[in-house]
Formats: sequence, structure tokens, C-alpha cells
Amino acid sequence: MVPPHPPTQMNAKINELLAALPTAEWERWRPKLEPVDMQLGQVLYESGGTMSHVYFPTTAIVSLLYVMENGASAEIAVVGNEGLVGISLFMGGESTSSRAVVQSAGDAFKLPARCVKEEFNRAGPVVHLLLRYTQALITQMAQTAVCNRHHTLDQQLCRWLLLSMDRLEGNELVMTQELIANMLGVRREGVTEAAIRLQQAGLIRYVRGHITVLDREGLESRTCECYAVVKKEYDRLLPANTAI
Amino acid sequence: MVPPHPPTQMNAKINELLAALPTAEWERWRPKLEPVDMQLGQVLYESGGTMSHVYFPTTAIVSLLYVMENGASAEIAVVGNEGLVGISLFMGGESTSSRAVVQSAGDAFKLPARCVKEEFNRAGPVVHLLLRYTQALITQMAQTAVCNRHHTLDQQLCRWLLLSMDRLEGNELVMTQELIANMLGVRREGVTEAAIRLQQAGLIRYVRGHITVLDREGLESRTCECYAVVKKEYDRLLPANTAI
DNA sequence: TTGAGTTTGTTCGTTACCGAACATACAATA
DNA sequence: TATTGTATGTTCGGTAACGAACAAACTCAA
Repeated sequence: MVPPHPPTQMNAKINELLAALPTAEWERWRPKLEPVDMQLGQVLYESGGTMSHVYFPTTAIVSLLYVMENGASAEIAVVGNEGLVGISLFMGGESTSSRAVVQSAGDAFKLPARCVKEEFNRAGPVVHLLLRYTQALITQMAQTAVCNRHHTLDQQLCRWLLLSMDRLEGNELVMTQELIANMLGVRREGVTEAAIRLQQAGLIRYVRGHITVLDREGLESRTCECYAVVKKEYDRLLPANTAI
Repeated sequence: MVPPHPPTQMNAKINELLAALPTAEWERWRPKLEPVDMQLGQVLYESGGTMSHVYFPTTAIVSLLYVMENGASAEIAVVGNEGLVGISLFMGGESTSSRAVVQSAGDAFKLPARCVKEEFNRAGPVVHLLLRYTQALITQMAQTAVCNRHHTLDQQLCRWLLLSMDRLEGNELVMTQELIANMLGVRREGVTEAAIRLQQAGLIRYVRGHITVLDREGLESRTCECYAVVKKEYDRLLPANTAI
């Protein structure tokens, strides 16, 4: 199950951070990496809880979302095979005030918290890799804040679909409007109306929990600048473009 | 101008990160630290620009804000004497997609980028200190995203005032409603109306660019949970509570 | 195949904020 | 003291999203 060789970027659905590990670090982590199957809705971390592992998604997508006292929620950021879940373990805080939920079922590797911390104490090259990823994640959070302030639900839905598609194989997403509404922090009815508009424009097709993106460029032209800003920053900071 | 001794937490208006430095690290940085005077509105970093220094505010407050293509803006986070401006220098990205603007005039120390990077390469204890600070900043950004989504302008204004007061001596803030509107990413008229409500409730007094907080507890009871969440996380993660 | 549960669609009144235009008040200084 | 600029206050119509209640369509299991 665990990739047998120092992985390369050839295999699109390996986790990109793992793929970027230098051989020595990869060999150190390899025996500790454990593949896990992630179910839709599964909670990886609860707000304020302690974290025993970090997760490196391969085909799964994980949402970081904050749940308020009254139960309302909002997505802070989304993590796919380009990243990892559990940055607070190496940032030093041990816990976060957000919750990590599986947004799209799939696979991941988990690694004991101790391994990541040791790597940070060793101050190896992996530190720089993980910190660059963290900065990309920060950009995504910041842009989410801006987008929540200034852009319409239609634009935000497009952004959200695009961010999800970037982290998935194919062009279909398994997700009810109810769940999307939880992620975006809006009413379910609002998502219904926005989805109808996108469907009428021929950009997506929607059938009971299955969204198919028909016209990706159409979504890109209808969304706000936030999507492009985040994507550009990920491209700038992450492995494909960075000699480690 | 530069504090002559390894600083302690005794002096409230020293920068708290500098104050938490172990003696060896402090001695290494001391000759490179340069005091700077920060003017209201001064731009420390432009979005996408390169950063030559990091800044440790003492009495100044700095806003991190994102400016959109159409000129609209929104504050992502605020930094006072509890933190530093320029995390992307040690996170590895060199630049950010946000702008750093002086929100309240005052003093700071600046330190050449090279010094911080060397400290990271040395993998000393300062790394952990700065990463914990970064995690606190991340919490603030995430909470800003949530607050923008779910809370009223009145609540957000209260939150903003409280965050500012926490970073200032005294209870007066020099700031026009126009500037507050830019920070919060709302119309100036909206701030006027909210400020009038707070004034009628006896919580603040407002005179042409000078806000005086009369009833801090009143603000706390009127704001949303976001303020407390952020404050609690800063208290948990930052020097006062953490042996380095 | 009937019925229960889930998902999506529709409607209606309400609200918070927007955009614009304008009025007032204060401050600086000529 | 008059003038100019800046900061704040007021109003009005418009709109995106909300809360609530309900209808329709689909799915699955009894």
C-alpha cells in the first residue's frame, strides 16, 4: 500500500508533499506511513482536540472548517493531495480552533505526530517544504476572508467548485447542496438557487448529490479573482516549482 | 534606543517576541535591530513585493490587508507588540499577497531579513517561538473569515475596536471612520451608523478621528465570539504563557 | 409498490448592507 | 474671518441573502 520507492511527481495521485521528500527523509518516514480510507463526513480533528497524526491526502479532500457556538459553520480552507492536514502539530500549538472534515471520500496516508516533530527538531530540508505549504494555506485562508466579505454566492460557489476540481480526478463531485451550504456558510436554498443559475448557463449538471462540471472555463470566467490568486500562490510555493 | 539588556516582560511596551528571546539570540540580534518610527498609513510591504526587513512593533499597530483589483479592501489580521510583520520571510515564500499598513502610528524595531533566515537555518529555539506566533496569526485570519461570513457590522466593529485596544496603551484610538471602513471592508456610512449606535449605548465616544472607549466590557458583551476565540488562542500560544 | 426518508425546488416577507447624493460640522490657515 | 478641505451625519431606493414554510422529485427498503 505504501509506495515502494521514493515517489516522483509522475504519479498524479500520490501526495505531492510526500512526493517531494528527499530520499533520506522518505526512507525515514516510509515505515511509519499508514494508508487510510477516508469516508465522507469523517472528522479527523475536532476543534481544540489533540492530534495524534498528520494526514497526507492522496485522493481524498479535507475541509478545515470552523463551527460556531450556534452551530453555523464556515470553511476556512481545503486540503487535497497538494498538502497535509495537521499543521498545528509542527507549528507548535498542538491543537487548532478549527475542525477537519472529509469533504470528498478517498485515500490518504497518516503519519504519527512524533515523526513530524522529530523532523522539525532535526531541522532538515523537510521543514522548509512544510513551511512553504503552510504559507500557501495561509494565503487560502486570507483569500477566504476577503471572498466572504466582498463576493456573491454565485462567485463563491464557482470558486469552491474550482478548488475542489483541482484536487480531484475527473469532473464529478459527490456532494449535496446541503453540505456545500455548510462549507460556504450560507443557506441551503441559496446554494440551490446559485446551482440552478450555473446549470442554466450550462456550466454544471446537478443530480441528487452528484455535480458534474461541464464547462470549467465558464466557471473560471464567472468566479471572482480569489480563485486565481490562491492557485497562483500554490503554484509559486509548492513542490512542482521548487527544488527542495 | 535599542533596549540595553535582555529585555523582560516587565516593560509592557517592549515587543513581546523580542522580550521572549533567550539571551544568546537576543545578543545576536541586538546590534542589528534598528528602531523605526511608523506613520499612520505608511505601507511596510506591498502585495507581492520583496521584503528586506521584518518589523517588531512596540507601540505601533500594523494591519495586514488585501486590496482587490477594484480597489476594495479587507483586513486579514492585525499585528501589535505581541507579534511581528513579515512572517513570509521565514515561512519561505519571500512575499505575500497582502499589504502591510500602519494602522496606528508608533514605534517598532526592524531587523534585516537575513538575520531571521539565519536563525531559521540555525534551527534555534527562536524558530519555535516564531512558529507559535504564526499559528496565532493563522487563528486570527481564520476567525476573520468566519466573522465576515456570519456577523453583523456592529459586532465586527466591536471586535475590531477590542483587538486594537489590546494592542494600545490607554483607551484612545486615532482613526477616522473612513479608515475603519477600509479595514473592515464595508462602506464608510455603515461604520458611521454602527459608531452612532455604540455611542448612544455609552460604549464609545467619537470625535473627528479620535475614538475613546468608555466601556470595554460593554463592547465585549456586544461583540461576537470571534474576539474571545482569538484572544484565548493568543494567550495560549504566546510568550507570557510559554517557557521558551 | 408503498411508504418513509432524503434531496432539491419554490415562494414570501424581512433584514443588513450597498450605492449614491447630499447636508452638516469641525479644523486649518490664509 | 472667510475659505477650503476633511470628517461625520442623513436619507432613499435597491439588492443579496436570510428565515421559514412548504412542495416536488427522487431513492431505497419494507
